[in-house]
Amino acid sequence: MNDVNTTNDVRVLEYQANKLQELISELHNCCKERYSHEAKAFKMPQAELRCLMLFEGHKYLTGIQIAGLLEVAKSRATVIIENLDKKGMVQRSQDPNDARVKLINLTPAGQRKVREIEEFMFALHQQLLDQIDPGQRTGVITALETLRSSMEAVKAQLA
Amino acid sequence: MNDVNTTNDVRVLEYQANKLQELISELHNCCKERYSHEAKAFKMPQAELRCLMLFEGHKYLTGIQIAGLLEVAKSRATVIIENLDKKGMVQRSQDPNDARVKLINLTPAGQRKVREIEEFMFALHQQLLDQIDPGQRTGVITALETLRSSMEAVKAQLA
DNA sequence: TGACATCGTTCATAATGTGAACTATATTTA
DNA sequence: TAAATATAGTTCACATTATGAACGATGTCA
Repeated sequence: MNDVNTTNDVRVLEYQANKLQELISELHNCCKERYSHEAKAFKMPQAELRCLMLFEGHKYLTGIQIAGLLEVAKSRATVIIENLDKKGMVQRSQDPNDARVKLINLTPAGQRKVREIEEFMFALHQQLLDQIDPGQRTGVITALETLRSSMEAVKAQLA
Repeated sequence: MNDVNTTNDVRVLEYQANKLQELISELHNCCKERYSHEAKAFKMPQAELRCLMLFEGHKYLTGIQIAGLLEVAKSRATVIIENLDKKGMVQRSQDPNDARVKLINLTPAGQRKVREIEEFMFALHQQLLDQIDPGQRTGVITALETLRSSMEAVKAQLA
């Protein structure tokens, strides 16, 4: 009896681990498609869109902050900022307190673009919510929070 | 009273849409990190790993099938297959029934690599499952399935 | 048989990203 | 205070991921 249960438990764990793998992979693919769709809609590279969105709640950011938030090398951040500058979306200026630092901020055109992207993203997620049965919405969000913490715990274990 | 409820409903929807956006974005980042970690662990580009895994359940695949399964252009598939060939992981041969087609299959080295990757991925998802409270596992999987269908429904609407 | 479609390849191009080397500043320490 | 060290940003070489057009070799169908 105990043996049978143990065997069953192992099978359930196996099934659930495989199911998780499959579902997470599919969600990841869906997101990839979504981001590429967004980039086409705004006719801008994904990296530049992500960079613009960092300014929500920040008047100024430095290059190193942007690199940290985007989780890329600072050399990559330099290029992204340069391209946004060329497009007139951001401005660079010297930090009066530290001559090494450049302060980056949105231009009015950049601010408009951020609002457009926000609206686009919000509409998309409203649509997603619409597709979820109202009674299940809280459950889905709670489950995602559980999954997120668990994934971060695994990441911490590996590091 | 009705006005108050309507206003509340809108606020809840707004909150939930934003929460979904945040959670999905975080999960996506977690996955990206995971895939890049995997690629480093196996000292192979992600695209090649993904390609190898397509052979689970297939003895032979054609270039066009691989492009379709990886969701990339066929020119991209050619390059990935070429690199796997150079590494001795796959072989190319002529399809006896159609001279245009090349049949691609795993070499023994490729088969060994696939098993290694499978074990690695399975262990990782077992670890993830370990982090989820046993009572919540079914709920998390069900919620992910709901989310997946909803995301696919939105995608279908957009197309 | 000719028109058209398909499979794989090659090439030009673009986006995303890293790491090392370098310049110009700050900061810390001997 | 002078020297060692650290930090911010830039530049460059390189790798990976990806697309689309053009092309040759074949296959299919009217």
